[in-house]
Amino acid sequence: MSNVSIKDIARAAGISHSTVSRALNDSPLVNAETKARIRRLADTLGYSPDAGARSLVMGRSHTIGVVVTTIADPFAAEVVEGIECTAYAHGYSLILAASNDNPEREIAAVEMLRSKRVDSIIVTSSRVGALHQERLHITGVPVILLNSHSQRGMPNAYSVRVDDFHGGRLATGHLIGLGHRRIAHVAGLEGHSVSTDRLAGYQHALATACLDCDPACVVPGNGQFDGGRTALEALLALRERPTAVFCYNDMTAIGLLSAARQAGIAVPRDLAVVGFDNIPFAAHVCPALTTVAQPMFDLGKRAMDMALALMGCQGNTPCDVTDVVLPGQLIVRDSTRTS
Amino acid sequence: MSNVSIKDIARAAGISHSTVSRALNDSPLVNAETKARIRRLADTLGYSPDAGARSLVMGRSHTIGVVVTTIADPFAAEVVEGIECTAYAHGYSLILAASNDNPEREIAAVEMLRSKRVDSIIVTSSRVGALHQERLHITGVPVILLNSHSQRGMPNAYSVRVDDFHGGRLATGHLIGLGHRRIAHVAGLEGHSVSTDRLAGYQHALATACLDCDPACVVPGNGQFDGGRTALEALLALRERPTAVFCYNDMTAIGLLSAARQAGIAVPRDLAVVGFDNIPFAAHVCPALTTVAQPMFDLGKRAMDMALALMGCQGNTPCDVTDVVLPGQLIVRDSTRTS
DNA sequence: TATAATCTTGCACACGTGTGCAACAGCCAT
DNA sequence: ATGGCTGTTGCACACGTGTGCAAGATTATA
Repeated sequence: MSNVSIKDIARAAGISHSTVSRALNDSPLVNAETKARIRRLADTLGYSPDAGARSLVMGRSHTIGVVVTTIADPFAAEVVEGIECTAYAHGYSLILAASNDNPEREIAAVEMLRSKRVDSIIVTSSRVGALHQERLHITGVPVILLNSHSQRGMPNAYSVRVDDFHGGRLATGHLIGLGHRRIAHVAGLEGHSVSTDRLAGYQHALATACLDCDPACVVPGNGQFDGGRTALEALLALRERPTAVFCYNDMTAIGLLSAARQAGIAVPRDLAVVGFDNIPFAAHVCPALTTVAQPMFDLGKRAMDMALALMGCQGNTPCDVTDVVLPGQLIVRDSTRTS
Repeated sequence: MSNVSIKDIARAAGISHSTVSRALNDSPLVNAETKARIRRLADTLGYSPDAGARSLVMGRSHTIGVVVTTIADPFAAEVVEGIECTAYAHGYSLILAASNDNPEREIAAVEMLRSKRVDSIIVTSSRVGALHQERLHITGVPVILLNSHSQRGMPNAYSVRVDDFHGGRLATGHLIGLGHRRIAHVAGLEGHSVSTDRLAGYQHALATACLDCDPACVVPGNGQFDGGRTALEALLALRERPTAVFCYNDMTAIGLLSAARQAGIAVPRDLAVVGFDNIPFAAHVCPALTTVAQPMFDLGKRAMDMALALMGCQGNTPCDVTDVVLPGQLIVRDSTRTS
């Protein structure tokens, strides 16, 4: 019924548990044949080492914590896959927590992860990132922010992100290059650096092209389908309609596309649409969505790589690279291409 | 730098660690004021209980393991969200592992979870489910299969799933009702009960309607976009073209839709298409996809509920319900609707 | 042969937490 | 004054694992 421990093995073999422990860890201190004998015994008894006990004495759990707003978001899912993949390759496992963009729950999640003694924490799209880093810095657990940079320059602030400002400029610049002069923006959730940076990139591109930034052209969104849907209504209600729109992300853009089709708005003829993320579905909606691609898998991989580096030299040299910024890439498809 | 333990608190308060332990667990055995004093002290010292140590002595980790083929699949993501949500509500956290549909990795993942002493394991879309249940049954860890039923009737076989056979009949029956007489099927990955059941439902529906099941009309797929894309090519190569196709899942169907658009095939006029799952994107492709909806979130929730029930009465009465089967629901959209 | 070097093993402790049992203080009733 | 009861605390152990140190066994060297 219960689990078999090294003491059980020791009893069965008539030796001390120390020797069993060393044998299973392939220590050179134990005789070759007894080592083989113990291993066979462990195998037949169905022994499984207790990771908790090991973590207790070794001080490392070989586990990292991942906090995500919701896993039911293709972007987050792809990022987590990148994390999981490289974590597995290095013998680490992954404990997942969702915050639902609720700061309170996010803090509870991080506290839970700390209690589980994870060796490192990766937080995606956080609104309270700086707070985590401040609180956890003392315990020695590295916290890596993914796609959210801490406002003030913290001492131990690690982050991996895409250059959202540049991405926003790319998307908007593309529309300007196509001749559009009245370009709208559907914003993301408030309070996230991702949202404000993309918005800033949008505004910067407009200003550079000597186009005025009509505040009415920036309508709120929530990063989901329905946000894009209601955003379209808001845009159609404007007395001077925009001819193009840059959406916070692909989900928003796809929701907006659906609404446009139902409203009889032709894309891209009546309205050109650009998204952000390049989630796998972006290429499969119609018209296929022009977007700024984020290297989602790579983002996760880089974050995990940084975690590994930080755990390797824990406390010693606090890693030479503390802030990885990857570029986004414009991918032009039919939602802006007048064939 | 390091973490503060109850012994540190005890030393600072000048009492024994036992009292601290009891105070923090709100035991009625300790004096009210000392309890308050200790709690304040723990708070200022930034105490965080060691979940591993607690798990060691208590025998429960308040953690459940989730094995998934890949998290970058909208279906799996939605299921995991359902699991996470109800797990969080009951104070459980969730450790995630991906198998990439590799049986070897899946077994390694389950072994890892066992080592982490999770209180229960949920495995989705497994090919080796029965094997897990056999191996883990002895250790007392309940293994719940999600969308894959064990072939032979195991004693402790727990599963939550959608009635795939019925779903396959629903989808195919819908097409038959529309007048189609030559209906193809794009299969899923081999070796999964999900795939074979949906195929069986398809065949049953054809047989019931006295239509012949031409084996050539069943083409292989992989549950991904590219599988649907290549499947369309295979269908177009048939000397007698089908007028409708039932796809293993929505991803396959969406890939097929994209390919059809590029090949100049009009859907649904030239080819009616039905998917399976009703992932959020199914409503946003064009034409909007007719599909058999799975209650993905609820599937995850039910599995977690079952896990909770099994852990509540561990070993005693092995839960009255061991196999939950939910119905799928046909959702008709434009990919089969000749407007 | 005596001594040193090497190989192998066990004892005892540590990690952080929970809990049965005993001990002690304070109080009340007899 | 004695006995019993209640409330509060500490001692000591347990959980499963790893490891420094010492001790024993074996072999090599002088």
